[in-house]
Amino acid sequence: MNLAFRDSTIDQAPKDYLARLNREQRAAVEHGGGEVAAPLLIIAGAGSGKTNTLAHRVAHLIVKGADPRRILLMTFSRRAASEMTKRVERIAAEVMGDRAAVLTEGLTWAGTFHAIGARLLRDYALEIGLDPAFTIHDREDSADLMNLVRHELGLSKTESRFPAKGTCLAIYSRVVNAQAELEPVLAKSFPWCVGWAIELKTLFAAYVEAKQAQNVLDYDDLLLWWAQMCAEPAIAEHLGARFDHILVDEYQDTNRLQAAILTALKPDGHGLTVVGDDAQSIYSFRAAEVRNILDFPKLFPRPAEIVTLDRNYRSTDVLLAAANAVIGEASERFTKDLWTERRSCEKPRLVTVRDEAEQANHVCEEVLQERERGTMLKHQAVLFRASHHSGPLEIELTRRNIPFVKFGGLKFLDSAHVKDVLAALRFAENPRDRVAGFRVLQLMQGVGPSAAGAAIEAMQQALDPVLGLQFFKPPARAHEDWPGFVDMFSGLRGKSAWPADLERVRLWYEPHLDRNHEDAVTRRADLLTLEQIAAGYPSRERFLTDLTLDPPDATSDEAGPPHRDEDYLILSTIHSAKGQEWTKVFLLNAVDGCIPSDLATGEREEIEEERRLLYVAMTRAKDSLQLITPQRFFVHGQASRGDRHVYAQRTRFIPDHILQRFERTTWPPPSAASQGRSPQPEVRIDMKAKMRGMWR
DNA sequence: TGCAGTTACGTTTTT
DNA sequence: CGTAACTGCA
Repeated sequence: MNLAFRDSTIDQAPKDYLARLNREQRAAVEHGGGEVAAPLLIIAGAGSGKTNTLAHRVAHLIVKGADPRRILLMTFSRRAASEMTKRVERIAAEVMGDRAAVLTEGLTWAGTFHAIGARLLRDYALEIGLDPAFTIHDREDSADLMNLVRHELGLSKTESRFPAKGTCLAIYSRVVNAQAELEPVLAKSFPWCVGWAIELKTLFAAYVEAKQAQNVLDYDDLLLWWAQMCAEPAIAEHLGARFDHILVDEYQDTNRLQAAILTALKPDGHGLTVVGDDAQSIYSFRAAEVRNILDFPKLFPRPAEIVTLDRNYRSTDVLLAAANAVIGEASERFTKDLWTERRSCEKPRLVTVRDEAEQANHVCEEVLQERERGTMLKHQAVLFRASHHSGPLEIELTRRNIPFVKFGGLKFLDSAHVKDVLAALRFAENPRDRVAGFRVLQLMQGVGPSAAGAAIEAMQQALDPVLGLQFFKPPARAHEDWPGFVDMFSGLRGKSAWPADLERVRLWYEPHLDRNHEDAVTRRADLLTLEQIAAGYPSRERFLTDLTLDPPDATSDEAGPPHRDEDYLILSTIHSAKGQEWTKVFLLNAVDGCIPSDLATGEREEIEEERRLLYVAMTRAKDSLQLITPQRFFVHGQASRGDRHVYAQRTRFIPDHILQRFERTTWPPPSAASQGRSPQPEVRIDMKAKMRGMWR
């Protein structure tokens, strides 16, 4: 929520919902006057009321008579989608009263590109030769299938080590999403794999065949099939005609496939609105294409209209000055500086601490102090470049009993026991899904890869998978567990009862859980949580699809999603912090080697993206910002050289000549630090080189 | 074949 | 440290 919104609602009559917008926001909202109009590009800087503007535009369209069922709203995450629809509902309700509720309920086509793609593909499955019962593989499932294929091709026993499954998948994914050739992708993004081009090609071909044989789609397929489906003019036309208005958020982070889909749906751009900010483009690693947004205006016969929102309602002027200075160092810039009317004299702080442990201590102290001053934990966030950077802090928070929720790390659904249960459901939904089958079958004692493979084979040969399973002769050691599984499976294949199916799986699974895991008790609790989540979905299919595409994206120190009324500190990767804001923000490890990540050193473009990442992090803060620079890092465990310390320097994105935008402090204050501790060594070591050296 | 224990080695960010 | 490949034993 921004200030313009709050300030002006006080005295305005509800009907004046446009009056609380500034001139540019209003122009964006009223573009086309509610009609299907020429394409519109909104360049919306950080904190410029982007979500609010987009929500107003959607509400405005509805108020002016657009059919909400014919509005397609694509956002970057599920969270963004539900936030958006909530706001649309509220705005429409202000204007139209009760009548609005009926209308906004029709706004069902709101979600991520991937989720919308999945729905449309099921709709058109028969036309494009796809079995509508397809299941969707998440990243890990995809990697597992890649691994299976990799073994079958004998690529696991090569003399020098073949790229790991995850790497193979990343390469494949990039080729698909960037719509590029393999060789240049390898050279540019995976230089250590260039020697494997031929093998990778055969691997990918086999991977695609395996997916088709098993009736599964991976994330990339949802876009790829959608785009391919649109290449057929008849379908593209039919599909495009389903929607009068298409609005896309975070357009700077879309890739070439997504752009191709949009132009196929709306070749002349009419009814199309895209919103984004090239200064916040941070997803090129997954083939996002800044050019999408830069080239958008001239994409259509009638060029898009451009509206720029550069007034920031979020941050104070001093914070913005620092952020502008950081992005001002960029070698290429397209957007103007942001401006604000919020005055403050609290500059962002650059805090030097001794090491990561002190960093964790410092953050805890500051967070608690801020809490005393009345800022809830929820309104404070700790951001970091890589998920593992928050490790020491998480330990310290736990030790001090400070509740927190982490975004962007390991997810609830990634835990083995949850995946086991989901695999059972998926296997029932789609018995051709080998990854799911492999996983479930091997949970039983005495069933390993070969028995699991044979069972799946038997199920496929039979007329009905259940029959195949019943007649399959399991290995002797599995005799005890087998009947229970057959029973459960055939139950699931019968008439699906939701969410009773999940309970059935859990009851079957619990003995295996107890046998395989020490901490079965806490894991059982997770499964009950899962059952509660499941109750919110209308069917097994929707549950599986939605959960795979929009997983609940937070983990906390306690199992399961936290209760809404609790107060907790936010921990988040910078990537996952996109679009969010907090009163006070801390950034961990503002040092070279972390930002920029020493892995992103090579290309200039990569460095530029890291700079934008710092910019995104800084512009999340409303009132107060601290960038923390530990001087010393503990590098553990590399067998070659053992544990040792490595010294770090302030991030290169804050060079000396913009230092005056920051206030520099050390913690603990020098007086306390000097008692009993030896003075800092004078040496300065190139941490980047050290980190690279770890791998040599 | 399945499983437990051992060794070698490794590229961040996510729909 | 975590994961993947490999060894030796039931």
